[in-house]
Amino acid sequence: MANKAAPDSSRRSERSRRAIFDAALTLVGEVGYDKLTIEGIASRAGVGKQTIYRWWPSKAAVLLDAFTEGVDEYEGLPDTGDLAADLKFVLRATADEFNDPAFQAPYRALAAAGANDEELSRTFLARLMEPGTRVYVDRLRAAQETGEVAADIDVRIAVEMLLSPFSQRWLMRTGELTYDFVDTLVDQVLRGVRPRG
Amino acid sequence: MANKAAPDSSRRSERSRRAIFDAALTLVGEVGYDKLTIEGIASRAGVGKQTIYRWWPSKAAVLLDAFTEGVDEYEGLPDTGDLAADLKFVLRATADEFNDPAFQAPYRALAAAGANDEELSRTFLARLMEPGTRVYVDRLRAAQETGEVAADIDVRIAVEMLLSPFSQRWLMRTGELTYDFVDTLVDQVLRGVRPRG
Amino acid sequence: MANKAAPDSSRRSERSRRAIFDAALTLVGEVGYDKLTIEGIASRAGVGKQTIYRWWPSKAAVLLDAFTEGVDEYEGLPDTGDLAADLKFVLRATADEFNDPAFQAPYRALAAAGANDEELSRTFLARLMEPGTRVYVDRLRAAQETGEVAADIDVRIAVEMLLSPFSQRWLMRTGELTYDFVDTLVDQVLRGVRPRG
Amino acid sequence: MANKAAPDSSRRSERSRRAIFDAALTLVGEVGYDKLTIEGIASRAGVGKQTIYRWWPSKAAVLLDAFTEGVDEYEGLPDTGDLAADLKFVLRATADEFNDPAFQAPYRALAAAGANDEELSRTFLARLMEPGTRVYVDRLRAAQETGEVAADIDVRIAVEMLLSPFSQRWLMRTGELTYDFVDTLVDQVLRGVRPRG
DNA sequence: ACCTAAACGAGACGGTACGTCATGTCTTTTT
DNA sequence: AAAAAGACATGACGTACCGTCTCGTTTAGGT
Repeated sequence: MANKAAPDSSRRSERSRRAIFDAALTLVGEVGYDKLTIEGIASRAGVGKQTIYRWWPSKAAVLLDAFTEGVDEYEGLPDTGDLAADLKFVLRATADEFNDPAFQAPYRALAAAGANDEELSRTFLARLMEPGTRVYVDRLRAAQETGEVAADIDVRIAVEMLLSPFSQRWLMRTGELTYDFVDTLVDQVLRGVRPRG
Repeated sequence: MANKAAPDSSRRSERSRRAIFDAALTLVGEVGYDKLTIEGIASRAGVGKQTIYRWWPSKAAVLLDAFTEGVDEYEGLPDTGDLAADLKFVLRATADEFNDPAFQAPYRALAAAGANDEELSRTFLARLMEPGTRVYVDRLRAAQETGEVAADIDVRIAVEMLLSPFSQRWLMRTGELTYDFVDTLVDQVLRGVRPRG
Repeated sequence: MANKAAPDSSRRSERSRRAIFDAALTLVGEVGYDKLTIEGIASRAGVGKQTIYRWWPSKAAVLLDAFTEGVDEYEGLPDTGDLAADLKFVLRATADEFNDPAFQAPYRALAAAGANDEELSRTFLARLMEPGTRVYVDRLRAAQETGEVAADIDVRIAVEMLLSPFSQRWLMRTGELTYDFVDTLVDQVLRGVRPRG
Repeated sequence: MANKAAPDSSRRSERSRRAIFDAALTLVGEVGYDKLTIEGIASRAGVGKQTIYRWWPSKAAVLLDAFTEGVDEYEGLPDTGDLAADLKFVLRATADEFNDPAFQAPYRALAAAGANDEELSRTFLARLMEPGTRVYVDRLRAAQETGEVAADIDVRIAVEMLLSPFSQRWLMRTGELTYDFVDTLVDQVLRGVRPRG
């Protein structure tokens, strides 16, 4: 993703843009989302407030862009032929990522802000969640064709059964994201998804 | 729940307490959580600001109490012997509830506030989510004893496979909460949970 | 004048009011009227901006009150029987006052602000200029009765002939306010005002 | 005056210069001096801000030039032999001019700005006030030679006795500039200035 | 007729101050 | 003693201008 997010104007200062992103991400980690202020970002970035207001409508939008900037293109899931192993491998890696404190503050803040702001939510989903989800859908559909997954399964919902418990635990702090949890989750989901017989 | 939230002090004005709850719930619907203010609540309720600060530490706490006040005791799930039917029945009812606009604003606001505030999150979970979750866990455990559910299933995770996709869709607006969705979800979860044979 | 300017409200903080006046007068001397800011006054006075905005509509109004607070009741002119001597005595004293740097900044600022703000101008005139003018008018009228001043003289205009050149020199910096100037001015005005014959 | 204010550079755009003057004079009438902004002038004139900053140091300077541009060369006072008549004639004309609304806003603004800005004040006096004053001084001196005015009169101060009450009334709004006022003023000043007999 | 350097329009930039709003604390008066 | 009312110091909001600084684009002269 990112790095093609060309400035909206040829006049725009790339230097300021970067400084704002850095400041926003640093500050959200230091003081939390609620105490993150546009003034704080501006002053930390050595930038006039207007420069932020000129290009973003809200602190959430700044944070979203800042966060997006740092996220790499999503690659497809591995396909070793062993569906369970593939899913466990990727979900374990994702668990590691979500357990990284530097990642938590901005992502959690954005998810929460999205709950109250439908517009922001749409962008958040389209830019961060949807691409992440699609690779799972694709992998399961592939598995459906090889017969690893039953034909009458609703793949989208199967993916939700896999990813939502994961996201929910993390977002609402209802549980730890351990490898054990991930493995059991994958196993129980696949159990319901495999062809019977 | 509710109705045991006795005044903390005999001196406390019940009338003010109700007025504050009413104002908070009305306002969160009207202006949204971010623009909900203590001053606004106080003035709408015809109450001094101090009366709010005296009894609650934050607007989130007010809202949580206000919301809790209106929620009824959770009853156990029905047990007709048909697990799928029981789950679909209750989840459909819950979908109706979550689709009610009056319910959405405060609940969504609390869920989001919880994401950024660990302390609030704990209360939110303990007061609203945990009781709701437990009845499912209980019902599945009962089913495990009758053999409807395999013995080696992690019931807690099974419940998450059922409820998280539901919550997630609603909270993040990733999809509609239709009866179709609920039914398919229940079916696919149970498929993975039933004893093999 | 002043010292009866009771707080507009029993709740009002006298301490803040004084601090604001002190800060305003000090600052207008230090940085000049144009660079005098509400924010600067508030911060120097150790007071919230709102406390200023609550009680005054503009920095000019603050300054006017601050200045007024320090000005004493105007007393009548002396009447030694020698009109010229009396006028010279008082005008010389006034010249000294107007040559005092601490007095200049706020007074000049107010006079200038009044030129562009009709509302402010009215208060400025009523509170500061009119009382100062009246004592001259009274003295001349008294002189008219003793026959020192001709009966057909327009006393108001005579006073303007005396005071306006004085004010104008000072305000527009068109000349110095020396004792010589004052004496000559009094002499030439009285020459035109005395009964002929 | 005017029409010799040649462009400082041959490259300079006459068109922009005029547009800036027009905009400045129009705007000062519309919004007043305090709310007159460089940005506003530039945008109204269809000109870049830099074009203003390139040629003038402040909005006061722009306004002063704009105003000066429209003022004609001062001519000497008429000398019909009747000093009182000559003075009344010219002062009445000046009263008409000062009562013209289009004239008031910029002139008042400049006078006020001059009170707080010594540098500006000097230019304002030299360009607008001094030439206006000199013609009166000249006329009175001529009268002194013909014996219409006593030899021991300080002519400069006599002129101030004539013009300052006039300016002061207008600038501070302490009175109307009527023909009656002008006539009485001239009469009372001349009374004090004529040789005694 | 071309070339070049200035002046130009546009407008982004780092700042300062604006006037408003809400915070959480406090004091005064009423119930 | 709790409550309504509301002043207070604090601090962020989002806006308006400041004066400086590039950007292309006219537009005069000088060649």
